[in-house]
Amino acid sequence: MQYWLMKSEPDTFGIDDLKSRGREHWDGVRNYQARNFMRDQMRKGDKIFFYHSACSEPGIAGIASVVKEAYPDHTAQNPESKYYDPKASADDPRWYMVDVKFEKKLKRLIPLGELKRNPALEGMTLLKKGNRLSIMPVEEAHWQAILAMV
DNA sequence: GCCAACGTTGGC
DNA sequence: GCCAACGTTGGC
Repeated sequence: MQYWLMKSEPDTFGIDDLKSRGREHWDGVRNYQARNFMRDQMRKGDKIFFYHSACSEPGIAGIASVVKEAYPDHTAQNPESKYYDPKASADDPRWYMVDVKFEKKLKRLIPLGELKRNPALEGMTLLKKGNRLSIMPVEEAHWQAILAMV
């Protein structure tokens, strides 16, 4: 089993939205590195930190898990969608998504600032300068260290 | 709203 | 294949 971190903007779709929906497809990923992680490495049962980005309180808000492995992101083929990509087609879907399920909300949101100050998290991808990846693997030691901060 | 860092596009 | 221009992300 592998651990992940996925970013989402709470103004659009936050941990409370996932909680009320129970399960959701992770559409709209339009970055090759993030796509490759989903398509090639994400497996059913993998655990995910749900991260709130681009908001007043960035940080880790909860936990989700993978319930369906990668399949074509149909929003790429829908001209009405804001995620529409004219280069995507049924033959070559280009973009993929997984389905995730709500596991739990952390008792408190772990702010980015605290993550940065925790020496146990040194080297974590999320904390690297200029990192803009919306999906990234998390080392087990980092996963555990973050759970210990709750 | 600003801006640094990064990814992508497209001309050459 | 290079690289400038552009668009986006995301913290502050």
